[in-house]
Amino acid sequence: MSTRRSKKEPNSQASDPTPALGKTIQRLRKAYNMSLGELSEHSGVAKSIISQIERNETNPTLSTVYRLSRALDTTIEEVLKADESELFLELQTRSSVPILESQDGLCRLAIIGPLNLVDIVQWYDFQAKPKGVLESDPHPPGTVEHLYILKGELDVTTADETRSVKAGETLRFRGDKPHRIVNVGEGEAHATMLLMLRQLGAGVDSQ
Amino acid sequence: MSTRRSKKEPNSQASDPTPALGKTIQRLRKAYNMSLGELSEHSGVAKSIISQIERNETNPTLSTVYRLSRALDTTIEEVLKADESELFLELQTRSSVPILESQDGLCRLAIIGPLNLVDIVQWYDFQAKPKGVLESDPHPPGTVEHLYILKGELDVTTADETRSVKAGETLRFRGDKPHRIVNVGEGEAHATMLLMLRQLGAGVDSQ
DNA sequence: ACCCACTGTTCGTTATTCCGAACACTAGTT
DNA sequence: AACTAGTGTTCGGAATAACGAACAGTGGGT
Repeated sequence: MSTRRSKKEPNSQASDPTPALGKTIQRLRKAYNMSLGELSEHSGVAKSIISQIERNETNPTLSTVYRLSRALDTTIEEVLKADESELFLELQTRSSVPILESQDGLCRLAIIGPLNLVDIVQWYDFQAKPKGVLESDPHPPGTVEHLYILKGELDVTTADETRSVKAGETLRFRGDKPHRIVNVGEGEAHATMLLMLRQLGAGVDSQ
Repeated sequence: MSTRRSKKEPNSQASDPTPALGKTIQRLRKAYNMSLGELSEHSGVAKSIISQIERNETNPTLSTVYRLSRALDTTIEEVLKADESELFLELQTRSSVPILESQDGLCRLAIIGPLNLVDIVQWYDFQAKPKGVLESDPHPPGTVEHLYILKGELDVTTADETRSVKAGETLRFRGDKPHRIVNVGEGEAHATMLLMLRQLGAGVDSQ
């Protein structure tokens, strides 16, 4: 019956929601030179709990993780994201005009998107000869880039992460950080690229 | 003293870790057309709990959120991030791209667009064998359809008007009436199709 | 109308997180 | 040595999240 979840034993593997959460919390805490006591006081979480969390001996509540994240000057997402990839550093604020052609001249961006929607969605047809590189400065904060590969194989690097995508696959990634697309395949690569700019939440109509 | 944390009363504000988590879970669940029971069975979380989570009446454990996220084909970060309407990096493998077929079996639509934006923009990869016909029922009022031809030649009929488009051209037309796309060329046709749904709130006119 | 299958909700019980205090353990002072 | 001020780790008890079953509502199909 429902083993429920035996957490006490060194379970510690596949089904663990966040295998590295403890390590992450601890790393952040030490990065700020805080002791368990300090963090406890600053976050409102009992230090005993923090200790257990850092050693993955408990399965914390969202509220607990939330209070810890805040005390560590970050967000829940950051803390959890760190589980699956290395931690992101600061936000990049610099924004600039979208690039229409690559510096090396090997990539070509055809602007398909309707001009009257340029603040909401931008849409390109992207073609790159072998070894072609497209460097992009960050787009406005909140922008999400979608890349659907029609032909060939591309490597996309954003921040410190690199993913490889092949024909038929779709890659979505934050466009508000510097990023680079490289044609690593033998032949030409061809993709459809769509930039979705940040949806201002409700209201904020005016323009 | 230690009020501890009175959760029962409609506390409901600033200090709430994730004010929109419930709504987010519910939105995802409904996007997949799942009932509480189904999601419960698929995720291993009691439906009573899911119900409470969706209404922010409880303060779930990480493991619970984790199991729910997995069952909803996403990650913890996504679910939580949705609170702040952010996205990060997500790869959709070829095999997981949903594909639709036209009645005559000659046209193929790969749904590329991100599900969480399905109310704003929909994005397809369209392929049609010779003589293939795609009939579309009207989309919501105000919808505009953009068709960029990668290869071949298509005829688009909307209301009583028919236009022909060839590779490299883009056709934009109202999607809120019944319309039909026919591959009139010799070989296969290939296009990228984008549906822009009406922007509620501000008029998009501007310039 | 009835019954069936389904939706989502509420209700006891059990299991576990969380707290605070007590407990080691180390290092620096007197 | 002993005392102090730190560190991080266990230990009951109170608060509560999770479970499963029972409950109320809803729409369909005899």
